[in-house]
Amino acid sequence: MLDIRVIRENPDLVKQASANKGDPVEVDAILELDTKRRELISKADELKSERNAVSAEIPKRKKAGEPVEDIFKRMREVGESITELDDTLREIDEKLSDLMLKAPNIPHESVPVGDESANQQIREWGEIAKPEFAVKPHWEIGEQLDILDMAAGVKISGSGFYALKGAGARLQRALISYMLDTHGADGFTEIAPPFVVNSASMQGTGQLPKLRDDMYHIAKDDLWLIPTGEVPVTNLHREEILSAESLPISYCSYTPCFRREAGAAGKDTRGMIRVHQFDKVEMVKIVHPDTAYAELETLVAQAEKILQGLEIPYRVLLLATGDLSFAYSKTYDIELWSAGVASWLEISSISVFGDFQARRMNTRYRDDKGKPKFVHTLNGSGLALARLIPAIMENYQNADGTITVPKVLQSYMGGLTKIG
RNA sequence: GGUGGAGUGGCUGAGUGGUUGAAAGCGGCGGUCUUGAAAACCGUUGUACCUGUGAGGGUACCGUGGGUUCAAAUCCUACCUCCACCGCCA
Repeated sequence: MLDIRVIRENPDLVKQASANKGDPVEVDAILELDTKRRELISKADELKSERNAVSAEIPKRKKAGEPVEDIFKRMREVGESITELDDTLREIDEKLSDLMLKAPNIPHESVPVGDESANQQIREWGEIAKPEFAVKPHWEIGEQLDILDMAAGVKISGSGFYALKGAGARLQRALISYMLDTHGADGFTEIAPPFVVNSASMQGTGQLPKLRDDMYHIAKDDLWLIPTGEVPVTNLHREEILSAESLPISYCSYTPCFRREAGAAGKDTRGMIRVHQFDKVEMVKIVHPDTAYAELETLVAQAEKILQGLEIPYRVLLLATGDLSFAYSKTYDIELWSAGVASWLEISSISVFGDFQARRMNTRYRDDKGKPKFVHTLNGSGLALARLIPAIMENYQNADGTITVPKVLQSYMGGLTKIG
């Protein structure tokens, strides 16, 4: 959520910044409601003040044996006016908070303005191999080796689900362990959170109200399947005031992710690339505002470390304003080369939110004067398994149709060096 | 799922419907004393919003929402959470 004071003081800046994101904030409507709201509060507070003063008089009058009926009559009217004002205020508040919750975060000044084509490549790592043979896409080699079963997913659940089998399933488990161990060694605390969360959590990290249709909802219990580990892990500190010394907090977490991918049918959907359920290791940081943008760089480096360990070439992009998602103020994407589909695939998205999520979650820390201030939050995939496994199947594919197990994973796979 | 009990400030814990933002204790912070520390003593110690350049003034908040009343931490109601016991269960 944006700070309403920023909108009051710099309405044009907010208009421009949100327009750059392609998701304009309704600044004028917000300001109008904000003015109305403050008027109502002032009026209601005045009446409440009067009521409180009179209420203090009543017991004195009673003691003195003076009549109180006339006061009761007047106060009943005052009470009715208060109720009326409060009712109107509640309506205004609801409208205002709806607009505020739907207003996107504004991009950081270092973010290039423009659409996708304005994304900047920051760096590239590793050599893209040029094998002598035709690399099979992961869904082909996976079926051939009987480690990936797309048809099973369709039968059991429907389109957009898959099953890993044998060495494929074990490869995923090895990757999860490898990633969590790497992050853990670098000071990230491992979290095993709930995979089903309430609406307050979804609102806290920014999925609700706007992304309602992208998520699976359990109507009977009003609970949501998490679209990313970011949701439960960041919400660990919802409604909390943290000590300044406890910052930065670094978490890593393995979770499945559930996404309806409404409207995405038919769009580069082959194999595991765009599915309704996939596994991911997520990194979350809760930091002091002063360090947020430096932390973003270290978080990107942490994700890169995984790919470097796996020796898979990648590139890092700085996303332009038009490609930035709702809650982010700055995002780096890490993409790796998929030989099977001959294109770059996003495997990680590392973002800083500023105080956007902290405001929604009411997560604060105490500054050196002891006053509560909003923390800043970040997160990044470290990494998404449903993209990483295909990348391994393709980058580590051999001419004879086998797949070499990356060195760092071999110990996690009981010494297995080759699948097939 | 059933029955019973309970939810008050950082913590423990008082609170007859009317100066109760809320006793007391602990903790925290500041000070006196001390070479230093401890102890003792004194003072101080919530959050958010509205208003004001500021000093300040005002309002709200005792699990959450609704209700009764001139007035609610206190009464009614629904829900949530926790504890105990019973049932079920990986």
